[in-house]
Amino acid sequence: MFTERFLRDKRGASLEADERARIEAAISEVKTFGPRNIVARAGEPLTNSTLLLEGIMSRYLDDRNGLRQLVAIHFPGDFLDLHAFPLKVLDHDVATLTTATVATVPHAEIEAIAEEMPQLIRKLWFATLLDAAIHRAWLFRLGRLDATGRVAHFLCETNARLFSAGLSDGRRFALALTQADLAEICGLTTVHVNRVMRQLREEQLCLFRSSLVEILDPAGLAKRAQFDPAYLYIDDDSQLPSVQRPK
Amino acid sequence: MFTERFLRDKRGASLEADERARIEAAISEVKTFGPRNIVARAGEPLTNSTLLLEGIMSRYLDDRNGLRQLVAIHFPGDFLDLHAFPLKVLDHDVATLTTATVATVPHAEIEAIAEEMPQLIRKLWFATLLDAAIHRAWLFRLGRLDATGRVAHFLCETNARLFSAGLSDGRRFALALTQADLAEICGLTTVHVNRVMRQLREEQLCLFRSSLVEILDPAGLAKRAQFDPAYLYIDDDSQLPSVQRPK
DNA sequence: GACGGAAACTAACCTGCATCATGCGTTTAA
DNA sequence: TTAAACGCATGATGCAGGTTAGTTTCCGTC
Repeated sequence: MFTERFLRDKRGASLEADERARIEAAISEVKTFGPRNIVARAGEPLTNSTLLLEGIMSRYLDDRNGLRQLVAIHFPGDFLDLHAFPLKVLDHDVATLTTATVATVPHAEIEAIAEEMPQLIRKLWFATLLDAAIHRAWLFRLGRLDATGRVAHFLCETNARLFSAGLSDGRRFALALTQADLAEICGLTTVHVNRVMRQLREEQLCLFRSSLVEILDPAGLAKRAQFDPAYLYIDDDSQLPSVQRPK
Repeated sequence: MFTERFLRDKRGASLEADERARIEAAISEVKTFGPRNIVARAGEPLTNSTLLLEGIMSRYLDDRNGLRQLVAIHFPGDFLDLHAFPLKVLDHDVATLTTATVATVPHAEIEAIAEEMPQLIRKLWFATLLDAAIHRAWLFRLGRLDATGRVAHFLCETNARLFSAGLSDGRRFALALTQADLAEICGLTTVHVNRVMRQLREEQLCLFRSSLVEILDPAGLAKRAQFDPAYLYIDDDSQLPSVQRPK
């Protein structure tokens, strides 16, 4: 039940039935947070990790002037802070964006899994590295794309991630984020995100209103974003639009 | 010998003598690459990982127009592509920047280590997550700092990393990078990096000429960069300048 | 010690995005 | 039922950093 989306359709790392059962047995608690709640703060020692079941959560760094940069966004099926298991202490804050339901997994249980099922620990390691691969794509986005490309890239990525979690049909998906959230993801101002959204609308690439994203021209959007989903390590990404890959 | 810098002084993850010996025993080959050599390409299956012994290497993504964004830079003591062990295939290219000497560790050996020394595997996992923490700091840098802040942040980070590797005295260090390299790290143009370097010089914060960085005002530079080395998980970072931490 | 190439440096111009300001519709809460 | 707060939208203005087009300095090498 709780783990059906975790590592779903991930190349070489999808969970077997017994592995899913083991993780579910490790869950100590399921709880729900309200929107915009801080769940963990940088520097705090953590003794649990958190599997997101429902809602959207974020990881971020704030600058001195209160400007915020999201470093990751998480959807159902993501293990939010699995990296806290080896690291012990996080270097960033974790918060909900929407109302969110999470399952708590004590680190002691992960420790036990390490003894019992070493191949499962390997998959947990994989999951943390998938997050790192997404970090790298975000670096590319911030470093080398213009405002429109950044937003387009984020929307392509989100579509692909939600598709592999079974939460997008490949073109349309619910996304309860504000334009201010997009700004904090893309390193832009809210004002400019608004202009970019209008442009994407006018170019008939993508619509985003009342928490629903509709990709009108998947190939066009992917091209604008220079998006190639390879970094998401999805088992069969042939249905997802991307720029033509160099072989 | 080969592993003396790997995970050196890392909080809770430094290597014990037997662990170092085990990794050294796992090395199959030591070789040297010329400068600006591509070592691995995105999408290629890898069966080895690489410990950098000498020189500087990079990981990067190229955009459609040939503009390059570095997503990581590596110094002696870094395990460059340890994440290729769980991931099998990389999502980015790896290349040398300077002449570089590396030790090759076959994945089969890491597999063996996983059986023999599970606590050492945990430390390897930690090492890959440290890279991810650095990715996050780079995201903050690109998303929320202006050009001068970005370069200053990179120089503070590099000073801290080299300090913990024993390659900086905390103020001065050799850094054989060009201004074009800095541009590809900071998401800027070469021209603008040059302007920024002049500004840092004029403000008496930092000098960088003939491959030598000299930080004149560590506290001032850290402030300009909003730099706090906590994300580097260095055992004792009290000697490193940083902005005052919120306790 | 002349040549060639790479890196550092500079100036003039231009533009993409930030900044500041305002209005409007819709939700929240008092 | 009213006002306060929030999210979306849009216009005017300014500037940080990109772009283009050089010149200068530093090297290694013939």
